[in-house]
Amino acid sequence: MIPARRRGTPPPLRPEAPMSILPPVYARLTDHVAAAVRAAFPDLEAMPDVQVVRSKPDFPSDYQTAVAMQLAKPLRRAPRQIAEGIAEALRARTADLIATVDITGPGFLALTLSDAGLADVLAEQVASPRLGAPTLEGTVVIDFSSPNVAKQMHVGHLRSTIIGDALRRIGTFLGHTVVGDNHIGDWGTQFGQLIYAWNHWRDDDAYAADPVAELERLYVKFHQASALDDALNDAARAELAKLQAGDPTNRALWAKFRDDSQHAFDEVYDRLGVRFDETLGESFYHEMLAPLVDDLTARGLAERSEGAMCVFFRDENGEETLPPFLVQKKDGAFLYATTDLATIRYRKERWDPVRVIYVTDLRQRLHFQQLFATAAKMGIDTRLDHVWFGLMKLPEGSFSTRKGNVIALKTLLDEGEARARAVLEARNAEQDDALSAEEIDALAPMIGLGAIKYADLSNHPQTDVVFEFDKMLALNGDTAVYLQYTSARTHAVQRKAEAAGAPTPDGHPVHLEAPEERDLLLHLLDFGAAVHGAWENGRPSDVAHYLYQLATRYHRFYAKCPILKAEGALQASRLSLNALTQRALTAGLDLLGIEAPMRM
RNA sequence: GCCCCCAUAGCUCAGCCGGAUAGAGCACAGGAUUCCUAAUCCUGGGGUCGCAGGUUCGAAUCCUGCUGGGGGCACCA
Repeated sequence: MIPARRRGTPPPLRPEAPMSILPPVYARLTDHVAAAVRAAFPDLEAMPDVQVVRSKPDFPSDYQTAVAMQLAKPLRRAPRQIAEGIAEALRARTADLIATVDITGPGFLALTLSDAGLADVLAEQVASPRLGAPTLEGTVVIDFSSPNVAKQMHVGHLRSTIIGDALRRIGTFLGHTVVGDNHIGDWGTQFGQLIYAWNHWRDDDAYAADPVAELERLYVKFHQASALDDALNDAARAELAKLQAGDPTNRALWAKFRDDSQHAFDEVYDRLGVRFDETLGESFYHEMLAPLVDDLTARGLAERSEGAMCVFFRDENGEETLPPFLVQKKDGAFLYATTDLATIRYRKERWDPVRVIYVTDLRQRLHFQQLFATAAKMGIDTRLDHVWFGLMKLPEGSFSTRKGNVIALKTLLDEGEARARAVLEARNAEQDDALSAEEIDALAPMIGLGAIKYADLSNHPQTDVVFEFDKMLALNGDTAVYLQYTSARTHAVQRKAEAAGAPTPDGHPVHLEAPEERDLLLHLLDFGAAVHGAWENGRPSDVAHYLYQLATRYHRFYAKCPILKAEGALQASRLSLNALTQRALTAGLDLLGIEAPMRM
């Protein structure tokens, strides 16, 4: 039985996470609380959804749960009285992990970990290769970036590329086999136009100098010319038909345009550190389209309407739940929808993925609702998620080729690096322990690209972004540089500690004196939850926020707690915190595709 | 016309499958370095969480309506 869903509501992106993949501390605490609830109220019919969360900074406890309030109604008793019962049972069975259980406010159970318990969970964290994140299995396909052949990559491509790459890294980190697939636009109408334009107006020298720029010029020129003379459109269609029929000349041109464009894409990807496992463009699927439509028709999933082949979505009353999805035009040509359906089917057959994630802008939301609904009709039960993000705009309005205000991705990256270099050089001039020229060469792209990526990734993806160089490349505040600086600090501490002969920290013992230390440690334990949440929600910004919080806590700890001047157990404990912070920062930044320098 | 998304501090945003006193950054005002990198830290002012109802022990968070902004809706991708 499929649960009723409101008209037009997309499928939920966050299914319930099974208990078993909670990070260690939370798994233990929830287990304890649940067991205490059972012990205190054996007659309880239904177990409530027990959630243990970190207490807010100003509250004295480490963790808290509102379970007593949730039980007030079924038990028909006062929350505080229920909390008493649970607290009693908790105290009786968890002295090793929980030091104190208090009842606060309307009936919250406030839990504070014992020193032994903290030492225990810390040791687990240190021993965990994934820093407490769960292990996930199966193959996941991520479809991202997807630029069009013959067009320059501009800042509008940045978000899909950066978010998709971060998701690819996060999924891989969590244990999935991830297939990053660049579904480039290398087929369709524009090729007939390009071939026509190439044959009539090409400038061979310009092409030799910058193929993509020349193709873009031809593309624009064709559109200007065809607006005045409709015969050009027929001519372009004829070239397209020849191409699709396998005409060797047009086929060779098409391959040339595609390959030369790919080189330009690769330059940008290399600079960004973005990798794909596959680049199966639309052309790869074109021979699968006719059989697909035949199949849809044969199975009664598609029907002819106003000359076109459509998939309709109707509920049991015959009401349309979504607008129709066109899979074939009346002239017989196939559409974006057709290719995407063929792609889903191909991916299912080749990889049998547990999940497929599409990263595109919000304008495609309806398309993906229709696509996923059709896939379901076809019997494809893979989890399909559309991770969508807001549009990139200029303060004065949207980007547009016609307005000539499109900013090439390359230009943005150059600008980022140049600004980072300028800051580095200015700082270096007034620093005692100066960086070498080689170090600056290495740091400028790390910092410049980090700033650009972080500006994008730290925003909730589903909001529009107003593109401003100054904001995007700001080098203070909640930015990548702040995180990178934190990383450099942990390395500096480590270097000096090693030079002074301090033993390598192993998370043993834990010796917490200042509240800043406890706060940092508890936050470190949340790494796995943050990464897993980011993955489930399709939202790398969760990792970015976690890291920012981590860096802030580390700096407070650093300002308050001397490390190298501390002695014995206290120093060992602080060095462990330092080391674990470094691991979490390095791993977390890597998940965002940002490098963590050892010195800056 | 129908559908979807958004509205939180002067600005940019976080928090949103309900949980205590709504948090950051920027900007503004002030302070901290005999001590591990001051790209840091601390303090301060700043809020009818768009408006009005509703559900609930509890609403920025869920529901309904309204206002304003953005996006989409048959042969583009």
